[in-house]
Amino acid sequence: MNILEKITNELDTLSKSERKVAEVILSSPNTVIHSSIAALAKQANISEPTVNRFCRRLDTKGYPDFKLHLAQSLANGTPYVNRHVDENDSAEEYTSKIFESTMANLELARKSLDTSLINRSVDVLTQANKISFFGLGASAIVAHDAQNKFFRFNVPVVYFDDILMQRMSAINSRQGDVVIVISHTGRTKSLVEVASLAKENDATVIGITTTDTPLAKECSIVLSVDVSEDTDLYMPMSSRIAQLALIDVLATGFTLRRGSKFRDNLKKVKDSLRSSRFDRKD
Amino acid sequence: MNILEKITNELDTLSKSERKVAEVILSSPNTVIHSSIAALAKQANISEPTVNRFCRRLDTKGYPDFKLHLAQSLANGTPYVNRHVDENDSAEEYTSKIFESTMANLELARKSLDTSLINRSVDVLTQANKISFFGLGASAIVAHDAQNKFFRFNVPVVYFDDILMQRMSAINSRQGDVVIVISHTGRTKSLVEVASLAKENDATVIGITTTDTPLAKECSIVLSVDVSEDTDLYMPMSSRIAQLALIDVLATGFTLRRGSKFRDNLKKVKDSLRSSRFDRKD
DNA sequence: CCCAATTATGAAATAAAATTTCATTTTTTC
DNA sequence: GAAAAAATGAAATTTTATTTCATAATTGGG
Repeated sequence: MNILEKITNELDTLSKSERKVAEVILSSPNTVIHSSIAALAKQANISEPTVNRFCRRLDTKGYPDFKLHLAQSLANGTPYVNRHVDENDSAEEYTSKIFESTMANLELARKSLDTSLINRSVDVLTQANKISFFGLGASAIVAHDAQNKFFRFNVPVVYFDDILMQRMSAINSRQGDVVIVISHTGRTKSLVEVASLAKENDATVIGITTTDTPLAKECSIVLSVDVSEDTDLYMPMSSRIAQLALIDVLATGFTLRRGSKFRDNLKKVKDSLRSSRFDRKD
Repeated sequence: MNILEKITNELDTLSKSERKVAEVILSSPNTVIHSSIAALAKQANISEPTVNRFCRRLDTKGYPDFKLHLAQSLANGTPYVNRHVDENDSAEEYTSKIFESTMANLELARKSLDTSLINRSVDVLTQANKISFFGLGASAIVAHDAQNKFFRFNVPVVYFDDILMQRMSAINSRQGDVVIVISHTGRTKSLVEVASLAKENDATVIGITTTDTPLAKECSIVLSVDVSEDTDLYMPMSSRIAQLALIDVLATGFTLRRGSKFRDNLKKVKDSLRSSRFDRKD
């Protein structure tokens, strides 16, 4: 997709002159999108037809079309490479990489979401007698965050990051209760069991997990958050951020559904925090 | 910045014919980036010079330059509008808006970060005898997450989301200890006090907060995460996500600094979780 | 409501940019 | 080391964009 990566990949299938073009482009892509084919040819010390052939080799229709692709690749904040953190990266480099891959994964996650299921989930949540959030490990944070958000809505909401409490809570659930189970892998045994228990007790079980996992099978509604988690460093990163964004979406849907009177209540909760803060001078 | 928004904004400063051009572009921007000026003129039933004048009115150099801007605006997944969630938004709409503004804020946050301070923070963290993470409310989640991450590194790490425990822990800190205090507003009284206490006891205090806040003043190192939080709905959203990304950055810096032997240890922690999971079939 | 003055618009001419053609050079292969 | 294949660029051609300028539409003052 990204044309700069593509250039990098195909660098060795290019001829000598074409490689010169590639190098000029890679070294200052931002200049190139404002150059004519003649200017670029001159910069690379080759002829205009060579630039044209170069563009076609990259599956674009010609030079103007190539510039369009290049412009799009550059549009996403910083451009190319990205990918994985490398052993020798500077602070600057790994910071950029982490932020960029997080953003890319949010984009991916958004695409994988089914908004009609979000709608149904919001339906179910607004009708709920009680809402429970369960997660373990990194997903515990997401459950914790969800509790913080939904707590403000003045609905009965609980959160557990402890297997036993989750189990007990699931066993005590009943019709009208909503249980949200969060797990990136969807394979954590105890969570799958908890989901299954809650379902047996007629609670509506919403899973925030990856498609086609054991957990997904136990859920009434599956909100699938597919991200390409970089597990090289053995820590879940992007997945929990995508999950948090999804919690934001559910919470937002919830407030919108409840209408404007309800939102006044949120303001009250917020105002009640004021006295614990230092005033702003501005 | 986004040219589609700009067109929408300037719609009423345009002449009748120019507005026709605008409408064609807004209705199918993806077609336009592959059209010549002649094709677009025909589509809008106006002449080529009008298209050209339209482009210039939008502060572009001409039609090709306009197409470049348009292509860039379209590159970011979905195009235009964005901004704030509206009362009448569909699930589709508010989902997109939340994800988009989260991504935009990550971008903002990355720009506001000072990587040399990240470097210094990583220095300090790798040398630490003990690391403590303190946060309240939404930031408690971030502290919680940080503990999860740093716990794997086999360093003494604690996390408290309780004012009293934070206080006690701060009082008991000493030289060589690192205290990370997380607060988006930087104005939560008790956290500012905790930071101050920790500093008095010779701990290194790293603040993850907004620039120029009472909390920032008490810290040895301030990692400022500036996001334009939409507080309309009275819930912190993007700020905590930017903070989490920053935690990822610190954790990554930490593992990189500790070298490859150290990373084997991470793998062990990860493997130890395996038996609690269902196997993947693939 | 009509007549300048202003502004908007498009036809045609011009200019700029990109592409094609084709002859020449370079590289490869046997 | 010569023939074939591939790469390259000069020049011609084509496509695309821009400018110029004459005409048409619109506006505001009387």
